[in-house]
Amino acid sequence: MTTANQIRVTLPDASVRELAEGTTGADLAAQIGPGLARAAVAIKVNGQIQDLGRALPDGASIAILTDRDPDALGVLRHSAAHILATAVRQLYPDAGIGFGPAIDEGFYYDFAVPQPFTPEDLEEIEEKMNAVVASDFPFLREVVDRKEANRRFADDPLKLERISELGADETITVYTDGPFVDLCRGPHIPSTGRLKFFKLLSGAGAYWRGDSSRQMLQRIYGTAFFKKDDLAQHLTRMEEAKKRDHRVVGKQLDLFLFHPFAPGSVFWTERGTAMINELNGYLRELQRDGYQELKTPLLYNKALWEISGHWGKYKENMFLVLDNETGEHDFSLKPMNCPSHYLMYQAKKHSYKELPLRYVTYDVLHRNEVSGALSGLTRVRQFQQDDCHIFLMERQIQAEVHRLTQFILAFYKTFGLKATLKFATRPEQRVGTDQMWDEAERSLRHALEATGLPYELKPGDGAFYGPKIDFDVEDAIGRKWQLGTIQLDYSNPERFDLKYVGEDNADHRPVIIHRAVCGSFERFMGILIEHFAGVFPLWLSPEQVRVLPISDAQADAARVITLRLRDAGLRAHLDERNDTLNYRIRDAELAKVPYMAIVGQREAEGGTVAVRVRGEGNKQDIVNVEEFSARLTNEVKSRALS
RNA sequence: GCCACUGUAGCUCAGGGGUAGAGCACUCGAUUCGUAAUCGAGCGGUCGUCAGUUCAAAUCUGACCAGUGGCUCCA
Repeated sequence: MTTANQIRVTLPDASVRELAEGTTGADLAAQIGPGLARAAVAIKVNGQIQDLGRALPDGASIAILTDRDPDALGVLRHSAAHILATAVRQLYPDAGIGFGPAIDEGFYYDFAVPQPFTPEDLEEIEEKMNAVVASDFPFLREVVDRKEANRRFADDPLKLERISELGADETITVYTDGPFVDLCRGPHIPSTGRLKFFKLLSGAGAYWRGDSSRQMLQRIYGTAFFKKDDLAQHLTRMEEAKKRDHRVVGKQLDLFLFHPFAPGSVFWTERGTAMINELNGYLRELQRDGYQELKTPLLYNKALWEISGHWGKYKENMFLVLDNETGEHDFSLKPMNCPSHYLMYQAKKHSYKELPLRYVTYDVLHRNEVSGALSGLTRVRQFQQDDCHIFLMERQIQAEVHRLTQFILAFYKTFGLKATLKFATRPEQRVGTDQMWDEAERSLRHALEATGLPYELKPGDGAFYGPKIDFDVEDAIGRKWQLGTIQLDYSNPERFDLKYVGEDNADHRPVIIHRAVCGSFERFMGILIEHFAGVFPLWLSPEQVRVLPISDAQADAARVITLRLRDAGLRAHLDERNDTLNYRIRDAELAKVPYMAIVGQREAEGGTVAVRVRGEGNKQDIVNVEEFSARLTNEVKSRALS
C-alpha cells in the first residue's frame, strides 16, 4: 500500500517505483540517472504521450521517451512548429495562426498573412527560430476554461473558430513558449533549446481546414531531427529523390514526354512504349489462365452513367462529348471500365458453373482532373488501368481474395517492391444500405484475415460502392505508393441487375470484385522509374544490348551480331557512330543500357563479343555470340532483378 | 479550381529596357580508336502566347497557356 503523499508507478521493465506525490516525469528521469534526464523528451503515461513537466498519476504505467524513440520525434517536430510560429509572430505580429502539426517527414504551420512568404522570408524566419531556440524558453502548459481561451485568442478568428468546436467535456490547454501562446493539446519538448537540427523547406498555399471554399492560408513546411546526421541524411535523401524523379529520368532516358497541346496525357517514345508493352505482356502472361481479356468502347451515352451513378457524382471529372444530332453533351469518354464490363456480363446468361468469371481490360480511360492536380506520370488525364472485374458467388469471396492477394504480392515481388495491406471501410459518401455494407465489410475482412497477412485499418476510406483492400508499396528509397486494390461491390450488381443461374435453376445476384494491380500503367511506370532510378532489370530495359564496333573495320560484323540478337527477341541497338570507343561506352553507361557487346578485331574473327556489364566497369568477358544471346534471353525470361 | 514560383536554342542553364550567350546534343571534316567525353568548323532561338507601357521590350505591366511546389482531389 502506498502511504499518503506517495504514488506508485510501473516502469517498462515491470518494476514498480514509489514516488512522492507531485513527482513529474522530469523528476523521475533525474532520479533514474542524469543521462536519462538529459535525453528525456516526453513521457508515456498509460500509453499516452505527455509533457515531462506534468505530475505523474498514481498507479500509472509509464515509459520515458528519449530522442531515440520514434514517438519522441513527433513531439520534437510539433514543438518545432510552435517555434516556427513563435518566430513568425515576432516578424509578423498580425499573422493569424492556423494549425501546426507534426507530419511524417517533418512539420508545417499555417498562417493567415496578407502576403505569401518568399524564400528570403523563410531564411529570415529560420534565423529568428534559431534565436528562439537559443533563448531556451520552457514550454508551459496551462489548463484554461473556455472564457479564458476566448479572451486569450480574441484577436485570432482561426483559433476562436477552433475553440468553438471543442466539446464541452474537452480540456482546453494552451502552451506558452516565451512570447508565443498557442491553443494546443500538446505534448511538447521541455524547452525550445531542445530543438537543435531543423530546416525550413518551402512555403505553399493551403486552405483553412483543408476546405477549398475557405480562405487560403500560407503554409510553411520544415523538418527537424534530434541528430545532425539524421537531418543531413534526410536532406540527402531529398536530393536523391530529386535526381531519380521520373520526370528527370524519363527525359534523360528518352522514355516519354508531354506537350502543352495535350496537358495531362503522355507521349510514350519508342523506348517507353517498349517498357509499357513489357509490363502489359507480363500481366497477360500471369493472367493466361482463368481470365478473359476484353476490349470495350471508350465513348458512351450518358444513359450508362445515369445507371452507374457517375452522371450525378462524377460528371465534373468526365470529358463530355457533343452529339451533333442532339446538340447536347450526351456522350462521354469513359473514366473507368466497370460499367462496360457489366454490360458485357449482362449480354449473356451465366451459370453458377462459370463463376468466378474474371474480365480483364487495359482500355484507355479519361478523367478530367483539375489542372492543378496534374503531375508527371503520377497524375494524368488519360491512362490505362490493368482493370479486372470478377463476378462471383458470395461463398467464393474468401478463396478469390486469397488468390488475388497472392497474385498481387507476387507481381510486386518481381520488381522488388515490398507491399503492405490496408483494409478500408465505408466512407461517408456512399451508396447502398447499411445492411449491405455490414455484409460486404464482414466478408472482405473475413477473407483478408484468412490470408494470414498483417494489415492496417483505414476506416472511412472505402470506395463509394464497397469496402476494399489497398496495397501500398515501398520503393527503393522508402517512399510509399498506393497501387493495387481489391474492392468488394454488392451495389453495382443491383444497379445493373446482374444475375447468374444457380444450381436451383433460379436467378441469383453475383458479387463483384474490382481489382487492379498496377493502378495505372502510367503511374506504375513513374514509380518504377523512381524505384530503379532508371537502372531497370534486363527484361524491362528499353534497350537491352548495345553493340559497339571498335572501329569501322568491325562495322559489318557488329551489324550481323545486332541482327542475331534482335532475332533472339532482344532489344539490341548498334552504335557505329564515328566517335571513340570511350565516348560510346560512356554514352551507353549514361543511357543505363544493361549490356554492351564490344566487337574488335579479335571478336569479329572469333565470332565472339567482349561483354561489358552496366555499372561494372572494365571487366572483359569474351563470349561466343550464341552463348551471349542465350544468356540474355534466359535472363529476360527469368525477369531477374539484376 | 485555389496560393506561390517558373517558362531564353533538342537538353542543362547564363544574361537582361537599345533587337541574344555557354556547355552538351546535332551536321560536316580530320581521326579508326580495346572499355566513362579526340580535335576543328558549322547549323540552330526573336527569349511560352497575346495585349499594354515606352522613341525602344526578350528584359517592365496585365491576361492567357503550360510546368513545378503545395491545398483540394486521387489510379
